[in-house]
Amino acid sequence: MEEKEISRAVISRLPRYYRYLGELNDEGVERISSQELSEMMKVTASQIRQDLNNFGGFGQQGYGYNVRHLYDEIGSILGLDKKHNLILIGAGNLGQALANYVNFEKRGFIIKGIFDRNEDIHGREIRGIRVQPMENIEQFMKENDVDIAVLTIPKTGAVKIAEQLASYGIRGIWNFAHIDLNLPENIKVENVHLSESLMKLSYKMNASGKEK
Amino acid sequence: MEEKEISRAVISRLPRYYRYLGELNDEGVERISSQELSEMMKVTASQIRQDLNNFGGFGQQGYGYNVRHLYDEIGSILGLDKKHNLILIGAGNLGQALANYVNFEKRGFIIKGIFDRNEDIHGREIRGIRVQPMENIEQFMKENDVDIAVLTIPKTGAVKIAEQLASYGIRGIWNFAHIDLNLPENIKVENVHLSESLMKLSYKMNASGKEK
DNA sequence: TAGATTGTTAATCGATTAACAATC
DNA sequence: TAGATTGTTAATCGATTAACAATC
Repeated sequence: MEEKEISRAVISRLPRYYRYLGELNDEGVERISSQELSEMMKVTASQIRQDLNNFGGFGQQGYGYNVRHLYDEIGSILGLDKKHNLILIGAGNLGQALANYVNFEKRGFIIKGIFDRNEDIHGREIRGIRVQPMENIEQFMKENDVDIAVLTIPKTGAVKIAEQLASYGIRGIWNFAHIDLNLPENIKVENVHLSESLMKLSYKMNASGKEK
Repeated sequence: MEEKEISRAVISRLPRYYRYLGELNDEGVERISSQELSEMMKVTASQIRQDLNNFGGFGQQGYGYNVRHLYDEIGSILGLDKKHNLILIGAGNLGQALANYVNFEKRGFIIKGIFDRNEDIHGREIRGIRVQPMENIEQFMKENDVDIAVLTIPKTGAVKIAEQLASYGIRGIWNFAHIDLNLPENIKVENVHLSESLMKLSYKMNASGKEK
């Protein structure tokens, strides 16, 4: 089933569409035109229609889009109609913050296991999940259907752990370590490089002062 | 001093150059060619040279780039040669995780104040900084030279707080709330929408299974 | 001077916007 | 049927890559 390659730019816009449609749906809005949505989201109506038509004709001429239907369709494109089992590697401050974040669970991302190399916190529970030693990951992955690993460990060691996870059959890595993981391309990686994000903010603040 | 507009794509690549150059510098590497760097970073040499030449000619024909010098130059473009004072709005799990993250401080991003609306944690200290009620923000900003607010509060209320911060004279907002802040454009906003990042990962995993 | 590699122009590629025929 | 708005083609704009003259 040969499919047209979807550009990265389109993909990064999908979650934002999803967010706006979810809010509209919560407000009880039933239909919306690309024009109205474009004003809310501050993008062009043309772009919205082009983006959506990468995946199919979800609208209806003369009517617009049914909010609920479009919301569900985008959800399914994003794979949110399926459950994802996660393991958390690294139970430091950030790892714990993510583990405690309930909204992921609402979207079907369920943390099944937590692992840390620090012995002192082994056995401790975070939202009912016991922190285990790193050595248990392999066995845990054999016994549980784990999709995604959330990497919240320092960059030292991250590459090695990622390679291990790959060899255990992980399908996706949500990488918070400040390093690039070069894995086979069947293993999907999404990076969250917080310090790079902060630098971008700093750039914008710095550059705008100098302009004109 | 009219300057050429730098594209968003270029800006998002700068921190990654900075990271690689920092590592090379730590390893004691003195010079590097765009060709060598391109192999490490898996981008084209042409793109590296184009990107850098937006800001000036940092290299030398026949030699390449001096690692240390280029590192410093990019740092200064990113505004990392200046100190930034931050306040943290929202001392939940994520806020605390960020407050405890020491690397920001190393780069000159220093948390000066922490605010939360939850009375129970007022007075508690995080890395030596006392959590204060939200009502104190205005006064605090008058008495301290605050550049950046880190917004780690639920999306409800985030827009209102952001507008208040704007009126108190904040220059930049690092926004972790799942909502778009529409502020005057002299106030720079950098969004970190974690759930959208996770959805992108989910998309990639979902889409790759279906292809071909 | 010869070799290497930049800085920069030109060519290509891809993404966004505009326009409009199709159709609900 | 008339009006509205999509889906899609064409035009434009911008970003990436290739090529090479400049120069260290």
